[in-house]
Amino acid sequence: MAAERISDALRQAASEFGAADVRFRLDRPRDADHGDLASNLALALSSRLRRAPREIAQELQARLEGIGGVHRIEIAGPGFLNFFLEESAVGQVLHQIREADEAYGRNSDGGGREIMVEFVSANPTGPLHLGHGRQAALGDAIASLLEWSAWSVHREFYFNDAGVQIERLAESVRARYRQVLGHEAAVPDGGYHGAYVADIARSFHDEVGDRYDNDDSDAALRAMRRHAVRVLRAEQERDLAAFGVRFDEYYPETRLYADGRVAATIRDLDDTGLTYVKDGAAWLRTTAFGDQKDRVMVKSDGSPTYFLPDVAYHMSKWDRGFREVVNVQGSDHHSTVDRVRAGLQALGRPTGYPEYVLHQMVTVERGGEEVRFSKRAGSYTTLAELVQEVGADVARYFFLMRRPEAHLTFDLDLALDQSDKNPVYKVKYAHARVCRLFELARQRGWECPRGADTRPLASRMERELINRLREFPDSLRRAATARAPHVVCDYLEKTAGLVNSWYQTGHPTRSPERAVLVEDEQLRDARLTLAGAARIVLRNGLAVLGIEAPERMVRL
RNA sequence: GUCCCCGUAGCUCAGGUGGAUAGAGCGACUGCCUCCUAAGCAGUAGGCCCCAGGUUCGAGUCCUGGCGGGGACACCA
Repeated sequence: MAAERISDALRQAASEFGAADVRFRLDRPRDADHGDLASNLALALSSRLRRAPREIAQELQARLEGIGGVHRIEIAGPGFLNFFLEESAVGQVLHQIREADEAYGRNSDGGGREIMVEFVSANPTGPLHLGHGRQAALGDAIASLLEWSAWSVHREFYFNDAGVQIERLAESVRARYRQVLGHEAAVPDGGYHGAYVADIARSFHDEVGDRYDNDDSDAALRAMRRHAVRVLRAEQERDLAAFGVRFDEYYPETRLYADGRVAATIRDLDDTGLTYVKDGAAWLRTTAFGDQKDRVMVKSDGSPTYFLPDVAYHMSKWDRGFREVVNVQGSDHHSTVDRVRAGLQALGRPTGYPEYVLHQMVTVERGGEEVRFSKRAGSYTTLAELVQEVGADVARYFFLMRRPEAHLTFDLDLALDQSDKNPVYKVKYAHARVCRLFELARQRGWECPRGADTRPLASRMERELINRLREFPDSLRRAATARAPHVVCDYLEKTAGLVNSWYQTGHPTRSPERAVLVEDEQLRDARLTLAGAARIVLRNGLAVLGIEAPERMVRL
């Protein structure tokens, strides 16, 4: 189609200027007066060739004469080339969209290669909180974007079912269990105080009765630990399922010990000669790989720090064949990035493995006031409570609409609002409206034939909308490459805004001649073709984000 | 003290590899239902893009140094 022909011709011209590798853009200009497509090639060449950009632009313009589908080329501003397409070429993309349908927006960048996205990875020590929610939404959307870019994606959840935190959980459950049995007992310092711990103690009591009354043994504590982890993991999976997030694999930390990976990692690290003993602990010289300080692998009491199984875990990712790994984590983990990579580099893995997406904190506001506490968890708001209150789709969208590295304020009033103030409803509503047009058309016995003549779509707004729909695949590719789902949100909101404007210009009381469902068959078919393409783009965009695109919305 | 992230309209935030006149939503104000769903649309007002240097034909964007906010700097995970 025209855009590709122009792109090829520009590339060809660049190489004739002796700059085949020059980087330039060919995209939809912000202002529709600047044509359907614009390129900065002349500007990009000017610094290379040390010549005035407008002069280069004139030579380019001459060379680009006669490309099929291009009506005219203008030189504008400092030296932009603005391309105005033939009417028929503009609308052609609408037919391509309809043809591709559910596949519109996909690209083949990944070439079927494997990639792992690890996310959530909550400790089984309590219900999922909002940070986990953001991570679940982000990780799932990034995974989905990668799938749309032809990657074969493995979604993984790593859970730390070993270590100090789990012991504290078990001890907290023991204290609550004793209380159930009518004894005096206090949750230990550093223990877990949320109401859920008491729930777990009660369900434990339901299973075992008073079998562990006055029992301080390790066996008793182990039984409580097993029970607590099982219950909490089940709860986390339920919450994630309610949020619409599924994993291909849950990888437990204990497996790393059971299958000898941790021990093997210690041996392998020792073999590198980068380890040493100080103060009775075993250290790794991670500073050799850019870490700020060396790290302890094995504590003086003989137990490994978190660092060691983490290295072992990432070695398992490599050994399972994943050469591309994206870890989605809270930015409070940022200090682990350097040390884990350092450990992996010590073992010969490449620099920058794995890749990290670190997101900032989430806070919740209602009525302009921060909401902090939850009955269930004690000190934080849980994901389940949020999903319960605003629904999975709204929660997902809100988690995704900001860049990961920006702090997120979750405005509950806005999330609960059911009008265009709420971006989720705005996008969904635009989709539902377009669907409604097709429903009404069917009722009147009107079909929209394939390959309808799109030349009647000549208004400025229609052209702008078409060019925006043309951009969708590029927008998804950019989002996938940058691991940035908010790019999709931004795209959808703007597209929905345009769809709504376009729809409204055909308001029956003001300008019925601009409605979609007009008597004139040629006009109607052209407009239905545009509406159909918009429907596909909105639906696919929401699908990437894991959000439903309703065909009708019921007013409340 | 060191490291990471952020600083753009009154508020919440977008701004692709540096490119044309800086963009949305909310809030404020003004219009528009004889209905393809007004859950909407059109319009108006609102900007030293934190500051100071630098690179460049061109900087919100890149570099350096400040200032302000958040986070991380355990033999916790």
